[in-house]
Amino acid sequence: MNVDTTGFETSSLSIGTLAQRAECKVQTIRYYEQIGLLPPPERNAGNQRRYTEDAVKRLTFIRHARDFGFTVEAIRELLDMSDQPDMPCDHVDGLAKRHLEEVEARLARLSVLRDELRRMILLCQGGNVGECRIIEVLSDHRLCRYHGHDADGNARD
Amino acid sequence: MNVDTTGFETSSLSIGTLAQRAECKVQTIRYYEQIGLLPPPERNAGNQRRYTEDAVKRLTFIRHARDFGFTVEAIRELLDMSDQPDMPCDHVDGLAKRHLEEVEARLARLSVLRDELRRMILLCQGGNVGECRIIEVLSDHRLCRYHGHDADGNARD
DNA sequence: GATATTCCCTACAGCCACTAGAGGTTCAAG
DNA sequence: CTTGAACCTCTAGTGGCTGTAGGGAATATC
Repeated sequence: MNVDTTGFETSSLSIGTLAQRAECKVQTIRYYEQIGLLPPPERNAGNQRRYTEDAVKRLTFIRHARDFGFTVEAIRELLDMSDQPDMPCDHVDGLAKRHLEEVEARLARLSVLRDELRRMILLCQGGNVGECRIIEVLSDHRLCRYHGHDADGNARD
Repeated sequence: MNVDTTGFETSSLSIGTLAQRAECKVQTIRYYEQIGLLPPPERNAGNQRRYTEDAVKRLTFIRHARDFGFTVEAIRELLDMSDQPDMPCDHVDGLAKRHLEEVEARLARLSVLRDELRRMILLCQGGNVGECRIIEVLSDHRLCRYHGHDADGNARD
């Protein structure tokens, strides 16, 4: 942190400091630069990245939006929009609402999945694999209520 | 489909037929063979894969287990175990229970996320991006209750 | 027998959002 | 001047597929 005697904040942060400030890994910052979420910063004489406070803000925004589950593409849009404060915020609202719907859909699918798993586990009375009802449920189409057709339970949920 | 006159089922299925029977894409079958979930089948004179009914069973099992959200590695174990019907089924049960716990954890995180998203959306009263509370919440650390540290809402949830 | 359509083959690139590692350079403290 | 942490670039890997290119094979129809 370097505040010079004129009171003018030159404030050039290393990538490690930025990472700490925005609770983010160093590699992730370089990745965001690579995909164009963060603008390439100035470099010092030794070719190391030097960031301003603006970068802290931008990265914090990105990390929060990621925590909220927004995709990188959605964040790109949100950033574009927040750079134009005079636009109506319908689109921001729309993005958020669509995201909420997706989260709700995932929740619904996951809770059906949870119920089916519970049911399956209750069936298992111990014993040998040969009589195991869990294996049986997984083998037999007819015993299986849950069909996560457009949900695979891993990637999207 | 070839059932000969003796009533003996020679039953050699093409990859496409197997795909239909197990509700699975052709590429996915080849992928499962590649990663060793399905054994390499016989080939006909023209180098095309020919499957037996056993393959239908195995693939159906795999697809159901995937629908239940088990990972490929877990399925590998389940398959190994179902090949040994005399083993006690504790391990099967354990796998299922651990999976259930993961699903429940994801559900819990997702529902916190849903609540936060709802709260955020309610704050937005229309108007311009400049006053948009959604952007504001995402920008400002202090307005943000949800911190999905080991959950990013996309990949793992 | 020719043709058209559909199936099948291999091999490889791409998806998402990072993460990890190799192998080298620069910086700050003592 | 030396040490060691932090930095640099580049590449490959994660999971679970999906899609495509550029062919060969099987089958139905004429």
